[in-house]
Amino acid sequence: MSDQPGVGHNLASQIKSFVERIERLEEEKKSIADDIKDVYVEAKGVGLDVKALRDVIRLRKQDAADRAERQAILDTYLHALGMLADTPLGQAAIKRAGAAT
Amino acid sequence: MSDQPGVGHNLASQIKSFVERIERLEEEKKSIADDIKDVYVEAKGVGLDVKALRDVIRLRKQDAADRAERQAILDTYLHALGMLADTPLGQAAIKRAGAAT
Amino acid sequence: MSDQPGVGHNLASQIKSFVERIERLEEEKKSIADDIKDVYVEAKGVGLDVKALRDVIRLRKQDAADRAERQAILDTYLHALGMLADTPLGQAAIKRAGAAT
Amino acid sequence: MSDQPGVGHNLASQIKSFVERIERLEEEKKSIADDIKDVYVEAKGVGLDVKALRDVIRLRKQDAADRAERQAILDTYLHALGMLADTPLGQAAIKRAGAAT
DNA sequence: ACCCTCGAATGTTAAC
DNA sequence: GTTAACATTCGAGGGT
Repeated sequence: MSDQPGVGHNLASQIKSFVERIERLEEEKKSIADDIKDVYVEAKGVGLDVKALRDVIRLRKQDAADRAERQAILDTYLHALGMLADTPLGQAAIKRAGAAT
Repeated sequence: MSDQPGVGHNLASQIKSFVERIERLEEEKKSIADDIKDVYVEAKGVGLDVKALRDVIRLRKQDAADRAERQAILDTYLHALGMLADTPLGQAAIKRAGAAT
Repeated sequence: MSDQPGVGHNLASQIKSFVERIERLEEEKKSIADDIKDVYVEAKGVGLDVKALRDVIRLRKQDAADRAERQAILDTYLHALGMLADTPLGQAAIKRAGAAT
Repeated sequence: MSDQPGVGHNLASQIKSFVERIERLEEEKKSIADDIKDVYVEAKGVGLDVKALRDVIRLRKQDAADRAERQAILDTYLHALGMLADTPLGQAAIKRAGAAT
């Protein structure tokens, strides 16, 4: 009597479907994470310094992130300089900011 | 010529003041966070299960009403997946789910 | 003079190769993580409670043994705090706690 | 019968004590977090750009972290160069690394 | 008024 | 076993 069809059915199958899709994707994700681990192990096997390798990966990731970050901050500052647009000093600051890009 | 007083000066000192206040407060916050960590370490040192301790803290944070509400939804979903049939709470949830839909 | 072939070359190309493999895999992983997010968004779109859905996924991840073990400890702690007296599970936990200590 | 003294008592009072200490500290932490929020609100009130202010705070935090990070990576690389210590090219690389510090 | 993006914070997992 | 990085999850603030 606990699995009666009817109103509840659609909800149940909907939930089941979502849960299955998510669990499937998480399996794939885990599988790839394991692959990454294997690559590090292999690198270690040929004598590479794993920590240094991780540093390289991290640096390259950060470089991209930093680039985006710097641009975002610059945009924010340019916008914040709008506060000053009606003062002489502000005009100079805006010029400088524009040049610095 | 970039540090002359005037309009810019007030703005700069204002910003500086806010930054200092915030950084001071964040130091205090971090200090307390460290204290909390220390307490968990100490608890572990006397043989307590840290993960369970965290669970307790988390549970107490949810007030009773929220907890009941959230549990009801969770039970409904678990029932949809047929995962709930063998617990007393589950039986109740199954009833609720049937009625609520 | 820094790019002459020889000992250094093999090392460099080896490192490069590993870095590329890892970065490729990390891209795939991120892509799947994004897919998972999308599924949650879609679930929300049809009116499901995302937080509850996450709870379900988390529960199913713990295998039965772990779950029972962890629940037993949690119950013991809650009992110690007098928070468990009014649930059936709580009653059982109280018994266990008395016996286990 | 659920709060009998004896073996269980020490455990219960121990847990209770830890929970209370943690909850007390978390209250303090939350209080400070609220203070920080208030400062941002106040800054906004005098016309400052809150996003830019957050950027400043974040940048200053990162600068400190980056400094430490760079040093750590440099150390790793110097160590990794040990791999090369027995080749002529390696010797040159070690020299360069030492000079670059 | 609601969504949604962003940042903060926690929990988990891997490396040493 | 401990420490630190990493990913994930939660909440708050802003925009539409």
